[in-house]
Amino acid sequence: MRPNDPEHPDGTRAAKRPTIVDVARAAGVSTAVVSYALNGRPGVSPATRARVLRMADELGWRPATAARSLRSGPGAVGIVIVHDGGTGSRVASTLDLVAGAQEALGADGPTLAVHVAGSVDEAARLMDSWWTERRYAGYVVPHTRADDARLTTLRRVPAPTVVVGDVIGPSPTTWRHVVLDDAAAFARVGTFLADLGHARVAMLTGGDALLAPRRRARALGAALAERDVRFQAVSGDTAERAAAAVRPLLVGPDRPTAVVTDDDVAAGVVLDVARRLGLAVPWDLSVLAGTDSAACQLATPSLTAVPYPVRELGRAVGHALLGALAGDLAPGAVPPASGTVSVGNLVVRGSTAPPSA
Amino acid sequence: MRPNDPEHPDGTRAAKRPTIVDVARAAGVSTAVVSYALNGRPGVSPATRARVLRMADELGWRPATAARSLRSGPGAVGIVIVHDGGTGSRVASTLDLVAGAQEALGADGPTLAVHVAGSVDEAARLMDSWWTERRYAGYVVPHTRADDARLTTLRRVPAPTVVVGDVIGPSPTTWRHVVLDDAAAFARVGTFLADLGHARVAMLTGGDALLAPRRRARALGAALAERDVRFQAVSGDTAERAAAAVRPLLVGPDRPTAVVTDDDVAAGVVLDVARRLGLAVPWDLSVLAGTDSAACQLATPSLTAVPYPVRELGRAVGHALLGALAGDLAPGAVPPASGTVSVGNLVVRGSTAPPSA
DNA sequence: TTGAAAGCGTTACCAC
DNA sequence: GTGGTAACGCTTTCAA
Repeated sequence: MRPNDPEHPDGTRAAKRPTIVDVARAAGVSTAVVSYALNGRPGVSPATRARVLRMADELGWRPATAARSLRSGPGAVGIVIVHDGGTGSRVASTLDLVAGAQEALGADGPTLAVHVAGSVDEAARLMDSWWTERRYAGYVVPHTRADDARLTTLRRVPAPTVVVGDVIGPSPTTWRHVVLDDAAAFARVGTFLADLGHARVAMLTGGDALLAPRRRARALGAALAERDVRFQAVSGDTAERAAAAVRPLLVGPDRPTAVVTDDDVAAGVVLDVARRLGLAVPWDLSVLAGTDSAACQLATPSLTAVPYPVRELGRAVGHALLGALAGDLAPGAVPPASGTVSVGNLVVRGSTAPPSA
Repeated sequence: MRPNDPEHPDGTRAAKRPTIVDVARAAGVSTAVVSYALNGRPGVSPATRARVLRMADELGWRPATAARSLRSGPGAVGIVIVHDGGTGSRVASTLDLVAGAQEALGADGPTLAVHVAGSVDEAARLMDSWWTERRYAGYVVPHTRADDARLTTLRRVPAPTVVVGDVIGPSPTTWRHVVLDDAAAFARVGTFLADLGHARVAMLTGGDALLAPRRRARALGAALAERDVRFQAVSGDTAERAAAAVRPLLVGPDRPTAVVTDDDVAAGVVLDVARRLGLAVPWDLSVLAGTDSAACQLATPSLTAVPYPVRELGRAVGHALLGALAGDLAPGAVPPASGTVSVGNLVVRGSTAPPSA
């Protein structure tokens, strides 16, 4: 169908959408004046401005995205979610992140468009194409990984970017960073478990690629080491593999008395494995979820968890995005400032207790 | 930043992106020939076509979305997710739907852009604006509701649309429909529970607005009525309200011996309420989730559930979308054909059993 | 088979 | 303050 095809599919005539030319004619001025008036730029008399705005409104004029993009560059920002069937509510939480970012961006800020890719590489490829096609003004990259193809691409193309999470390697000045300060929170988890009297603690993470779980494990391990608590980390990127990784740990006399997981689904897996092994949570085994969610409240027993302020994280992303798009950094200046979102205190529920003697 | 600003933010010079003019010059032909060659249109000699393609590739040319949209209309399709904090993994599953649709659309089909809105009304407003702004070539509308503002909007603007779920009222010929045939599956749930010997069954749905749960409840109720099983439906759109709705049902001697829910989170709520009331699942109470998910497998006990083929649903959406965009319906022809995705057999797990005598 | 040129809707520069 | 007009990159019609 042609862009302005007045031929409505069912044969009726759809009104041709008005352009600034129509508005200009209606207001009896030139298109330049209309453009200035509509964009709130100075150089138009108040009376003319009012008349133009009224006519535009009356005619139902809205700017054509394509035409505006052609002149001024794209207004939307892209975010490509990697949907590779990993464990956890990572994918779902990304939408909360987007909601938060959109909130910070406001109604007339840029809009965030989410796309779904099957792998990091596909995501990187799409982002590359779309940048070359001038489809998006910038990108948001959530859930960074080790050796992340998306970041490799974004080091090559100068797209304004907000990276959510840790980055290995250099960051171009077009990037802004937002990180969740969960290292502090996970250190507190270590103290919490040590205080309860646990002497052997394990952590289950969802695959080796993601960087956030690594940092969490590091922080937890360090805090536990300080208290002379034995610590080990295992990983499994699907529910099945996570179960297979945890099970061997929990048999034998020297087993950990507490398991910390990266996300809610992994915690569910641990609960399941424990139940099958006849270990009573929390008495025989404490379980702690690294990412709180509704599922954590509903688990049996309900799961002690580290809060996950996605919405706030999203708002921080929105603000960082505004900075990235403005490119408000002097050439050759210091690396982009980082936004840090802090995590609150552990939500203690029924899945943690002192180890049984 | 201007669209083709050669000034890279860090001061280096970014290569100006090539246009068809550059390709034309490199290949020694006119832009018209380049356009024809690049779009696989007839009227170009094989030799010229090959040369053009090679040059385009060599220069790293990609079509500018905005310029193409300006002439030929937008290529992308929008889908606005309503993220109002309701129960269930509805939001998350929408991304699976999108992944499935994208799969059916193929790599060079239109891409699906997901946006997040806080309410149905906001979604409708956005879709209206974006249609007028020629931002999207069409829309996908998932999770239809009673009195759905999005559909009201789409009856007014002639946007090619794929509606996923039931529709109350007339459908313009620009619409295509995809429905999940879960009525049949829920009828089978009724038979299943009746066969187990349940005489009183309840269903918990997540709020009254969504149409899918209504149809499910209707199908379940009808199947149970045939077997003289008493049936009642209650609803609650958040975890708290769902719990408040279910609790009163489960006290008293005449309580249902089985509860069917619309989604996994609601089923978790029922498990939780049952536990607090000292009802042992499945012996004192059977619980059945209407939408299967990883959470259903991990619940304690694991939840018997109705499969949810969201990926296939997505593929059907993709195909329907192609039809909608092509507008392949004769003017004034029969209403758009519906695509139906059928649901497999109940996955029986540990949360259902015959009622205790 | 190819080339020239007219749009598409908006913005921004330069005159007046 | 305001009006003309040249871009922006691509598609498509019309001639050659």
